[in-house]
Amino acid sequence: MSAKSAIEIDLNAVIVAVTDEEPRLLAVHRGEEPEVAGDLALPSGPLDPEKDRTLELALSGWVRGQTGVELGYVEQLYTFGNRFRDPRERLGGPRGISIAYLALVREAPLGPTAGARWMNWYDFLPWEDWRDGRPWVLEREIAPALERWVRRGAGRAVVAQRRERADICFGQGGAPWNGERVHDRFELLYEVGLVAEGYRDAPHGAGDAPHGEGDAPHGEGDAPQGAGGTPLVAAVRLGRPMALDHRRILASALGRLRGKLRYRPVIFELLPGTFTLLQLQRTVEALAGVRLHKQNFRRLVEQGGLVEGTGRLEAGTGGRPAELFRFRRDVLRERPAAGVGLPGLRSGA
Amino acid sequence: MSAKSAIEIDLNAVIVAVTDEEPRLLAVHRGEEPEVAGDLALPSGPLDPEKDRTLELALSGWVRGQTGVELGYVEQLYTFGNRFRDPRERLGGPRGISIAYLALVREAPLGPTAGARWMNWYDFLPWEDWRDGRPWVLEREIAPALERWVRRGAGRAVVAQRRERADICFGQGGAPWNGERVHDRFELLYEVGLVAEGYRDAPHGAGDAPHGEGDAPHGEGDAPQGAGGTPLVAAVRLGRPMALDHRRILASALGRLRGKLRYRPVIFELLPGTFTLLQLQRTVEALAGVRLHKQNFRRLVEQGGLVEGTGRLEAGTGGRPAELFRFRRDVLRERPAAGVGLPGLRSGA
DNA sequence: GGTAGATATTCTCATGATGAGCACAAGAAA
DNA sequence: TTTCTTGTGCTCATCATGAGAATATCTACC
Repeated sequence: MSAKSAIEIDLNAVIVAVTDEEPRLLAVHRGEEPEVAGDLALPSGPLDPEKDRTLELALSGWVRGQTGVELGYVEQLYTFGNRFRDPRERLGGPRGISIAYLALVREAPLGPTAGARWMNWYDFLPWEDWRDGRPWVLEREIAPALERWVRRGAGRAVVAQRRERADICFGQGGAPWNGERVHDRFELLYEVGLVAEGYRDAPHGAGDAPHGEGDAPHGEGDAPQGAGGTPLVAAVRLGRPMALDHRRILASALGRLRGKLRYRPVIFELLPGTFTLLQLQRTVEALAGVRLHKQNFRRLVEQGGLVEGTGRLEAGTGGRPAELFRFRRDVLRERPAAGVGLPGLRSGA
Repeated sequence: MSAKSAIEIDLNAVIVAVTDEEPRLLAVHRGEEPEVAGDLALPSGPLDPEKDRTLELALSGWVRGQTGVELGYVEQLYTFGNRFRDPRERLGGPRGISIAYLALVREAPLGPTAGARWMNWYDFLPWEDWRDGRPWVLEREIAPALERWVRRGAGRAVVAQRRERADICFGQGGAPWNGERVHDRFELLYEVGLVAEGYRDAPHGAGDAPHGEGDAPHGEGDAPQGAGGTPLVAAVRLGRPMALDHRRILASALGRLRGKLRYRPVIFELLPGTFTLLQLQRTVEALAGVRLHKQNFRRLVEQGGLVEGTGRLEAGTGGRPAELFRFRRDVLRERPAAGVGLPGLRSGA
């Protein structure tokens, strides 16, 4: 009988940068994982309870070792601890508790560290990118599959419940699209069997899905309502899978980040010291997944006191040169909640 | 040499209710704690890695056992894991990781469970209640003590930094008061030595304060800037202390809750099925710690579609009877971010 | 019965934030 | 010089918000 203390704390980091107007994620390779499981993982490692002074120091150490990247802005996301989150628990492994962090950096060329790669965020969550309009994968794959799932519900009440949930998550049936509901969407796709992870985890015990989310509306916890016994069969495997529940963590991170953009000037963690307003806008758009009105965006960040001009110009943009701006740190003092305004918080519908 | 797995996961719950227009906290007695440390604690208990299926189930179990209260809405707050968070670690105890949760309930009379008590939230954080104007403790105790601390800074730069921080936290010197910055304020008071916990923890190693916060602006982590070697001496011990870092957790919870009120209809978790608009308003005010304009509040929740009238009236309010309202669940579908509007998110200053 | 006091409810009004778009400026390319 | 591209300044309608006047409907008391 193993001791009571068979616990392992795993620290993982969702490390985000924006380059060339694309949100990028730092991923590492895990050769040992079976193909279906997804061989990509978040940088991570266990806490050494004897040595590591703080959780964030431990995390930074693992990231440095695995990727060579030095973390600056770090924020705790969520702690995942459902049993059998890590399938190795079934084989006698320790209870794995995973503490996930969000880190924002400026993308730097990676050293010769084998296995670390910058990847496009939307390779993993392709339905989240609305910058070129409603993503085709939503129309072509997700909507019909969800409709089938809705209809498969047992009884009128379950069908209504499922439709409600699908509509709210994906902005169908009159409900507006909500860019921050990233985790809810992933969770739904997982339950319905539209992502490889749901399929992968199913044989061992469907319905015991890894759970999560910090900002969920009503503490939805784990047990997915109405999913009892739903056969996880669907012909689609959307987006690139990751190891364990790492893609779920990614979804949490994107949702949190999108929300935070609204009321905290975190975006500047991703930008160089000076930048044009269009660069700033494109960076926000990359994360938010939507296009913004240029003039209004400018008005917002300038009048909001978020940036100040440097007087210098940047040439070579193909048109009139743009002024270079810098972040105004004073804004933290003046405005309690200063963010780059994203649309969608208004009355809606 | 102890095994690598000497880790204990502690689950604690900040359980909130609002009764008689006061925010209430469910606390338990811990007789063993020394007097100075505060003998009140949050309901909590360790995770059993072999048995507990999910973290939330484990938490609910401990709460049920210690207080008899059944949890409904539960939301994860933050995971605290700095070394020596729990002083028993220094005596060979396991590394204690604490996962904190926020739970909202309707206050029910407690069973004969010894040791559990509903207490007023603001007994612990008296500077957070602005409903009757700027709290006297701010003027009389905090402001002067902070001013002394600012001036004590070594050098002009440190003084400026400290003043900036104090002003932002407590809304002085032109900066607006921000109701959500609860944790920042507690952290500052802790470092300055204005709360008993800072004093208590200091002898064992000042500067290694338990850290925390999920929504901190810039991942301020643990090492408090400019606090190196600051003597933790001050004549005041503000608010009622709690065991370990439980009051810090409480501060995190209040900040999170205040923020959430804005954009999620969580307030209804604390109210009965039907209520008058004034009851609703008083409940919000109790948590937000500020008074709201009655007519505008009504307009907001009604036009926002948050509530619907039932047609029934409540008598006995001393004046004209008020209509009873109920929460409109449909709002979750229609409006992605529906909250009771609190002031202060506008441009400010 | 009538009046004062208390609370509920409806409206108005000024101001500021937001969404949308026109018009012009200042460079590069043809 | 023309055309194209991007940057920048400005206007306008609409909606949200803060503040408060005015009215409605009850209880308590004379």
